[in-house]
Amino acid sequence: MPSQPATALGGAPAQERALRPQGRKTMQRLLDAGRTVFESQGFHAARVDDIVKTAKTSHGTFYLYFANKEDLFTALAYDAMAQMEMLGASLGPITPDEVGRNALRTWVADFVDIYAAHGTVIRAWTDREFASRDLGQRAQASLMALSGALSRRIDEARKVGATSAEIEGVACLSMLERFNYFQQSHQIDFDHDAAIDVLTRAVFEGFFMPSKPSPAVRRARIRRGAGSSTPA
Amino acid sequence: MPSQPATALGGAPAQERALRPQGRKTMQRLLDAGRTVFESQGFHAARVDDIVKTAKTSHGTFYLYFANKEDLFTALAYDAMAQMEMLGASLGPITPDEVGRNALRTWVADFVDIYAAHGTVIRAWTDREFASRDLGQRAQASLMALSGALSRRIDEARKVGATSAEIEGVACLSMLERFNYFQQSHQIDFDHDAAIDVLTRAVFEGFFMPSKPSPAVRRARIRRGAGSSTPA
Amino acid sequence: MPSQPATALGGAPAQERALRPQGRKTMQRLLDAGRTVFESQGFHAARVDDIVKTAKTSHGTFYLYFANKEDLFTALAYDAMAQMEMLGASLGPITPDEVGRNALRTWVADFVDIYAAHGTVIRAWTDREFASRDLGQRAQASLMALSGALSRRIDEARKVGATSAEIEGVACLSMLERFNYFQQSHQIDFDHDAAIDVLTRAVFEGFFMPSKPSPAVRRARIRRGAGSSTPA
Amino acid sequence: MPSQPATALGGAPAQERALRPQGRKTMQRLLDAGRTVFESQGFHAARVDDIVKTAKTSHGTFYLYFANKEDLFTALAYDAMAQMEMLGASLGPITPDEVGRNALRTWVADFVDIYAAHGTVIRAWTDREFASRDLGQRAQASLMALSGALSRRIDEARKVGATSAEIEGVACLSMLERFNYFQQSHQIDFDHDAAIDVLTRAVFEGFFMPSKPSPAVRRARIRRGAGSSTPA
DNA sequence: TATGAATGAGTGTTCATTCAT
DNA sequence: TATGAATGAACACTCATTCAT
Repeated sequence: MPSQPATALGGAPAQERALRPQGRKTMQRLLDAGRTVFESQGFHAARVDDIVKTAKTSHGTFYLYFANKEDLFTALAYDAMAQMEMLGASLGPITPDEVGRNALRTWVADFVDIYAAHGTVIRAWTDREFASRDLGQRAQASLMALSGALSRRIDEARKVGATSAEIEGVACLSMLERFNYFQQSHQIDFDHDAAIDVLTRAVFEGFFMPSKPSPAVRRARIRRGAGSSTPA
Repeated sequence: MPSQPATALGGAPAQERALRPQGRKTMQRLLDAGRTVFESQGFHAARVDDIVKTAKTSHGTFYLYFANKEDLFTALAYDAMAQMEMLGASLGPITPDEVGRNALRTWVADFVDIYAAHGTVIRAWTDREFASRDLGQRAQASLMALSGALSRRIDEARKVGATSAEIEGVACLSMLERFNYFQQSHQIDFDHDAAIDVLTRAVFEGFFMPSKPSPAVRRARIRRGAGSSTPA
Repeated sequence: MPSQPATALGGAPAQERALRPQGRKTMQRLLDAGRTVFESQGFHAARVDDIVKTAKTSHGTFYLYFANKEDLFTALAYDAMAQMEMLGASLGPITPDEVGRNALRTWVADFVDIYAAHGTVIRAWTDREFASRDLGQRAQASLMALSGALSRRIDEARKVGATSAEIEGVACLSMLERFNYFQQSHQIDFDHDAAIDVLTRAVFEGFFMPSKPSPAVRRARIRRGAGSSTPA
Repeated sequence: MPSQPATALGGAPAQERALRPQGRKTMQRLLDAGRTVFESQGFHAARVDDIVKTAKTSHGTFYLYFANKEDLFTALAYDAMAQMEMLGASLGPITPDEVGRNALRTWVADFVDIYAAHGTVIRAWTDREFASRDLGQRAQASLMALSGALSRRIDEARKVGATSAEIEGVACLSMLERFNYFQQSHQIDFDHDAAIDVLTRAVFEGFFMPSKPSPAVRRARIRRGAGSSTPA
């Protein structure tokens, strides 16, 4: 469940033409430059001029491959969405034991990797600005695919019912997304593995384990020889 | 732990002058208009022209009270920050029992209310764009104050050590912030109370309760008459 | 039936605002500048920059009063159309005698004056480029209003039937329009009065007088004491 | 007196080289494509890209045969000019009788045919834009050749004097040119033969017949047994 | 001879900010 | 204190023309 961007699809103008090796290379340079520039400036502040300079090419060439700035962004975004959806599909059942915890940790680590590669784009597409446009719609669908995958596994593990599971899926995804955003934007700077450990634990305990009775309650139950519990 | 923007500080130009009642009123109209417009358009897409029209005043007047667009935004932001910091201060100890859970629920509900009132601003100030500027610095400080408060209470409850607690505080805040963002931007639309229940549960179980042994382990322990937990 | 532009209406953005005297003046400067520049460069070659410099104002100001280059052009065009339509309305019956000929001459002279004032715009709006747009539609309507007026008077004078009259109206207008265009574009340079005389004569003899029998025929007829004739 | 572009001269780059059959074919494809595209878009709106696509060839190839867009246009224009000049030469004396009228009708029909084939080009070259350049000069010369031919025949028929004849020639040509333009640009859509009839009549009566006395005058003259006419 | 790719000067337009009244 | 008008730097995008293969 790895990460490298691999397969950005390219913008509308380019799709209409057959690309020769040279063209393909230029387009890739532009995509890479776009990623770099969007990363450091954000979508708005990014100037086509910056992208073009980074890609060591010209303005005209840019518009040979992409209809406009948003088109390049969209190309990068679709890549990220594909990764997101694959990530969702790759989430297996999380059992409430060490096996489940380990599986979850691996999955969380994948999330962190993908976010490292596509975070810029992911952050931007949730902007109010894109909400109306096609991109925003598809982006949301991608996110919902991911939270949906989480919801299903949560419900599987704890039988909380569809509605509750849905909310929990979003809450879980929220934590993962935002934490990585803070990390990536260097507003915080935690150790990579420690962060994964914490996230894993929080997700595991917060979403995949049945609710624990509070200690006092537990003590009483043990005395009586009781089992487990599941409140809302 | 409510919300109304009690104390907007006003832009530089205004601060240098003593405001008479009429001026005060105009300024308030501009602040309100700013909130409205930033809310519906976001900081970038918001035009000074929109704000001015909404406030039923003129461009010239705008710059009588605020040094520039960002200055008005900053005024709104400082309001939100104050609320955030107060919210942090209001978080008491969360004990691992029903009392703690209820206290937490109340606090989460406060968070939701404050986010409803200041979300737009909160969302925007985490933008990469502001990172460098003064506003960004202070905004981050506010956020860290909040996550710091969480960290302290988490460490208090589970003794996980400073570093781990810090990470957990951020993770917890991430979940709260992003979930509310999704909710507010209408990308999702869950029932208000159900959402608070879920968030409370996730925070409580995920951060304030000691780790549970997985069922199998637990059974063994119970037989032996064993006690506590296994942190990350 | 005179000419001076008098009343250009101004573009969309300006119509939405109440204009104070100063604004009104600036707008008029822009309209005048537009006329001047379109005159010497044509619509395409005309640069907004040229107009703005001619009007001694700034780019920003231009877009305060007009949505874009075409909008300014349209404002000028509507003025010209109004003149055209008024000219059409002012064409009285042309009797096949000296009275009619004199009335026609006056009218032709009016046409020449109006063309001198609005020719640039008139020329441009028949461009294929505008055909599709709203402007083109309205422009054509104006032209047709004028040729329609001619048609009616022609039919009145010679009873040629609606279809034929319609064609003749267009033919007549064609001659007037194009002749003046050549004159104005300095591709030719004839004496003003001589030109009016020729045009008047051609229109009068070509469209408003009953067909003459050729001399040979006429001689025969006179001998027999005959009257007039009307072939196709 | 028909039309096909017999002798397109070819652009500068091509003129310097001897063209082999394949090259000749490619060049013809480009000329045809140019005509088509200029026809539907006009000179300005026509994109080299459109021409190239229509000709199913490439940008590079275009500039192998033509120095630039105007060069291709010029090639087409010279063709049209040749036709115009031939048309002028083909205008025989127009006698003020049925014979003359019939000869004129044939000639007008030729004009209509030629305009149908070359109208786009003819329209464009009168644009202010070309006025200065070489093309504009030569185009005007062509037009003047045609109007000159008309002038001579008019003077021949009515002895109006050189100056007046010159003006009349231009007026006559104006009518023919513009009427056909309106027709071709689909701003009007008259029956082909009816249009030719009307044009013929207008030209014949308006330019080639001696002025008719108005009915009243005529009646008086006939009584006295009088003869001819009274020019402007 | 042919082609797809590259170029970059040129243009229309926006909008935060300043000015004059 | 208020306002409409003015400004111009900044930016996205186009397209005729040239280049490398």
